[in-house]
Amino acid sequence: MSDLPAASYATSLPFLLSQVGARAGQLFAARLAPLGVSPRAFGVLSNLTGTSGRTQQQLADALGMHRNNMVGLIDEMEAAGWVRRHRSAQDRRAFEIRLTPAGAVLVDQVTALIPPMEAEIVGDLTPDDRHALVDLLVQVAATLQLDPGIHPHLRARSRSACAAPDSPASDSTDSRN
Amino acid sequence: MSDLPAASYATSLPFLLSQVGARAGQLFAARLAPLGVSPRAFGVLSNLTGTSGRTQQQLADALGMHRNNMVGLIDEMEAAGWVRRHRSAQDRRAFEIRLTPAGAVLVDQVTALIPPMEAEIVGDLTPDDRHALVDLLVQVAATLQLDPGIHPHLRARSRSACAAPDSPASDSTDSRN
DNA sequence: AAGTGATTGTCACCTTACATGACAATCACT
DNA sequence: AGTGATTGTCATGTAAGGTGACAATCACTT
Repeated sequence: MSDLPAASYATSLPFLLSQVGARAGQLFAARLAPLGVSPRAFGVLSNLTGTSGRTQQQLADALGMHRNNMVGLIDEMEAAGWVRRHRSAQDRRAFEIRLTPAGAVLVDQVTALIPPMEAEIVGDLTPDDRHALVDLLVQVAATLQLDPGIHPHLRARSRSACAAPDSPASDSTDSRN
Repeated sequence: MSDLPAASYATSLPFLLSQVGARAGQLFAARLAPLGVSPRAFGVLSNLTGTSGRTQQQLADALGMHRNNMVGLIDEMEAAGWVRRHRSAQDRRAFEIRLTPAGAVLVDQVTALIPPMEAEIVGDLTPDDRHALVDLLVQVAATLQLDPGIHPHLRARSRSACAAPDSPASDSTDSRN
């Protein structure tokens, strides 16, 4: 211990962002856990507020996840009483997922948890610094072609998440993750 | 589509950091993949440069991961020819993990990949903005009590990663996740 | 020197989560 | 009516991480 002068990667943006982001994600999940909500469930619920009655397929498309994985997620949320499945009148194959009052309350509860989480992350940063950080992150998010509010982990976990710019066809993927 | 004005969480620091960080992690892994290295393997290799001859337990402690998971990781890296196990003279239970020349070359290769990755993330940001972002992230990392160069995902995945500040004893964890 | 507990590396088992492919029901279109 | 596509669902396989136990070795005591 007390050995190397922190390798160069440790202060690089790719690692730093991944490191801090992973922690922020853990924090996010940990703060939501007492309410019994997973981050991805909250994503669905949040996407449901205001425009209730979207089908599972529409939700899956909006969040960038596969419809198969949406089934179990809706199951849990319906069991928790946050949403309900209603047969669509236009398309009797589809279910309209409607937010229940309890679900709306939950979204409000989670939303109320965000400011304290911000405080935990911001620490001693000045309001100006905080705003600058958010602004810079939004720019980086745009550079990385991220859709606002859509978390990359909802998509395929590690499957061709980022196409290499120079490598021709990196479909080998025999490597780990 | 073209529906809600991006929910408030989407521009919050917890989500934004997690979102951008997840993408950065995917990018990091994707760029390392052509070399056949996983991010965690690189973490071990990087920790080995300069102070070669650390035992698996020391490496596990340094990176915050469990020694059981280190076994397979060292297996892969030894099979790849990046490291070799040597019986420790002081402690014949332990293996000294020594970096091979090929392993040192690999670390250099990965290090050379970082600047292009930075460019992908930085985008059109000015050098001043980039430096400001790194500086702010370092401060946030310190606030979150992150050790430089140690990625949270090497530790327990989502198990009590962040102790709640207000909740007394959240070991219930009967909730999904 | 022998004994006791702790430590190191290893292995086997279990659980979880994700991806894949197939299926019945329904739609859109001919 | 018929054909292909779509929606939700389910069953399967696969990969990764966590847990507990084990032989070998160490550190310490008596």
